[in-house]
Amino acid sequence: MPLPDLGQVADSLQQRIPDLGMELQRLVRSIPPGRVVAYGDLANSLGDSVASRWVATYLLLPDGPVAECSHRVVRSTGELGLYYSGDVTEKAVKLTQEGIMARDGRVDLDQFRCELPATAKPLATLKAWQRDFVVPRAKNVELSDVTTIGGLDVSYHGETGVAVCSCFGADGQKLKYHDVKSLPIRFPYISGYLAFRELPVYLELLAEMQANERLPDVLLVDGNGKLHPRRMGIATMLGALVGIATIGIAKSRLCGTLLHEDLKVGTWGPIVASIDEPHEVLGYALLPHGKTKNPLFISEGYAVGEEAMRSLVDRCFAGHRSPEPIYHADRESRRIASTL
DNA sequence: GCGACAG
DNA sequence: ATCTTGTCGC
Repeated sequence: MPLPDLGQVADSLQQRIPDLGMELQRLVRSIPPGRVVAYGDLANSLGDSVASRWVATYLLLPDGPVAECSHRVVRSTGELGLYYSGDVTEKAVKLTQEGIMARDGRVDLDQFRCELPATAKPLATLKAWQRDFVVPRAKNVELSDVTTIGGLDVSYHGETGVAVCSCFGADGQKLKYHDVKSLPIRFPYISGYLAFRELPVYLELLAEMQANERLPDVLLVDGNGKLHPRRMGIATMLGALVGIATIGIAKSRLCGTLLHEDLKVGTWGPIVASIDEPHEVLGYALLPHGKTKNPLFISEGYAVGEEAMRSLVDRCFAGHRSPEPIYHADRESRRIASTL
């Protein structure tokens, strides 16, 4: 089946990615003097409490865009939390000037908490997109058809993301070529929403590769596939959008439980959604070598079967923790980003 | 206090 | 992911 025009795929995806920073600024500026909200209140207004960590770090930006009112955001316990100036007493003084006294380092949320204005709940919309995403029915890749294995990774320099696709031969050991694409990236990292941060650069990169007939037969993606709270990690979405087989390779655990704690080098240890349902395998933990105690977390992305996934990944190791295509893409993207 | 979440 | 000094090991 022919691939879609990836330039168009990239454009239509970019169209659906909200500007969370602008929305958060609007919310924070709506808090009247003399009132407060919790970090989690803001995250919930954006559509997912998991974003509360990003909310906190955003408000901590030195001389950030909401410096004049970020003192009105405190912890859900009433504790003041941190302040962008680095001096929490400054936060306390500003609140006092507005009539909010902190007792034992806490403000009374029952008394001073205010309602936030309605929003479009952008994160709830993205979550629903993941939940309802229809993965096209496709035939799994045949190992005999695999000539090129690509590895994808992104590095950052400020707001610029540098994506690299490193293409190796079917042996998974010999580099054939690599391609690079840089793009400004505004969507933040929020656990579970990585795809909306990194898909745009990947799609632009793959669009160029498509134009030059340099697309690989399968992609190892730095991140998860099925091993995701909504079974829709970046590897799965990317594969479904471009029509290329993908495998998710993460360096730390996003969700799930290792079925058997004892993990031996080179063996694939099943990861299940919950220990109560040991048959719903979301992915695998794999110790690539004895030098590390941290396994990789590998899961099906798109159009790849269990057997092919194991074969393709296993053949790509060469002494590094990551499979060579990803290791090379990581190293190269980081090198380029550091020169910007 | 516990739990703890890709990049 | 990035910020960062020294340190352990092949």
